[in-house]
Amino acid sequence: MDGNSMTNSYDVIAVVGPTASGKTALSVELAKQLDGEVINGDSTQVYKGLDIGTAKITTAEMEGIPHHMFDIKEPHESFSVAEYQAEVRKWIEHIQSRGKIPIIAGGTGLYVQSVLYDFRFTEQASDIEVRKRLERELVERGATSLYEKLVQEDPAGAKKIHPNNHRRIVRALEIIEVTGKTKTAHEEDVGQNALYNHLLVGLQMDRELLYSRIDKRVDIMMAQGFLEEVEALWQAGIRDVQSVRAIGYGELQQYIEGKLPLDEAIALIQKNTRNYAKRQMTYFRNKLDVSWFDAELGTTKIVDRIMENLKGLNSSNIKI
RNA sequence: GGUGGGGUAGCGAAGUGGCUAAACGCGGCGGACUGUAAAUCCGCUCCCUCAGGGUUCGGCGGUUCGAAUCCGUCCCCCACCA
Repeated sequence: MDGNSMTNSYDVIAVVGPTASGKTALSVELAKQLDGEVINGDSTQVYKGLDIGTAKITTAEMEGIPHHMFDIKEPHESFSVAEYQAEVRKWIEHIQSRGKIPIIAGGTGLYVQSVLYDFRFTEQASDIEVRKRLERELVERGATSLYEKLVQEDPAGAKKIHPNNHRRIVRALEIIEVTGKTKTAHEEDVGQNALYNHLLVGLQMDRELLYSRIDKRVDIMMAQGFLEEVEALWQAGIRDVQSVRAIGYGELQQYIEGKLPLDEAIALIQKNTRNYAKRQMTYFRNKLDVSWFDAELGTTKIVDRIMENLKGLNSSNIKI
């Protein structure tokens, strides 16, 4: 993992930030300046057919820069961090072998983190059938019973999971059942070390401004045909699956099913997106070592600053 | 002008003498997070704070040991009548 050129000393650059903060534009501009290629860092943009609602970059906006990890899944398929990590690591190698710099851009903190750090997922650590059975048990026997089982088998792990967090309980039990080891054991000694010499660029923005941008962007999505997009998926039978659990799709499906007036559905999408942006910020702030830049500066200025820093400094000392 | 209904924390809305700083919902804020992560979950939200303390329920004045809750008066809103 040595620095690969004299103009920069990073092997990988990542751009994170809450939705609607301008990651897409920045990543393209950075790619142009650094001779890079963009890798999607967003869990929902891997899906074909979910374009408007996920604010996916358009071909025109790519400006000829190669983009990877977009549209790699059908809307009915499931997807996971593990798969993401494995694919992206391959792309990073490819891109680097061509002498280019990989730029991961996206808002899914865990995904980006899992690539940049030594998160270890193993093939055998997941079994959909087992998970389904556990989920059934959860409904039949109640969460408390499953939680108690977890307390028995992995006390340390159980302590970190709230009894109300059913999804986590199920997953923890799934790991034990499938691998014979606890989640705690699996995570020992991994996750803290950076795998690449990377620069994590974060876009930051005044909360109120961010919220108003989110609200506006949802309106724009509607004008661009978001409803038609959701309708098409709904017609195709894409309901109640992972892809369509992205914000906006469920709300609009409810409208389509006559359960929610359109204006209320839109307001809900805006609110859910605002809440999501807040959760993203929490993750970036507390889980990732981000060099923050003021999004209000605009793409050009931010790129200039990053370039300056890349020329001047030789490692991760970038400050705002 | 008259009659009736109403004014409760950012909003909506309970509460109708002590157990009430005040249910609940929404909104907001903070946090957790290793194979569903745009998911899932937790906490806080009158003010100052560690314990604890200080001000509240349109305004003012009463009754009472004690009032958001009772009385008087004033202000504002809504409905209907004139």
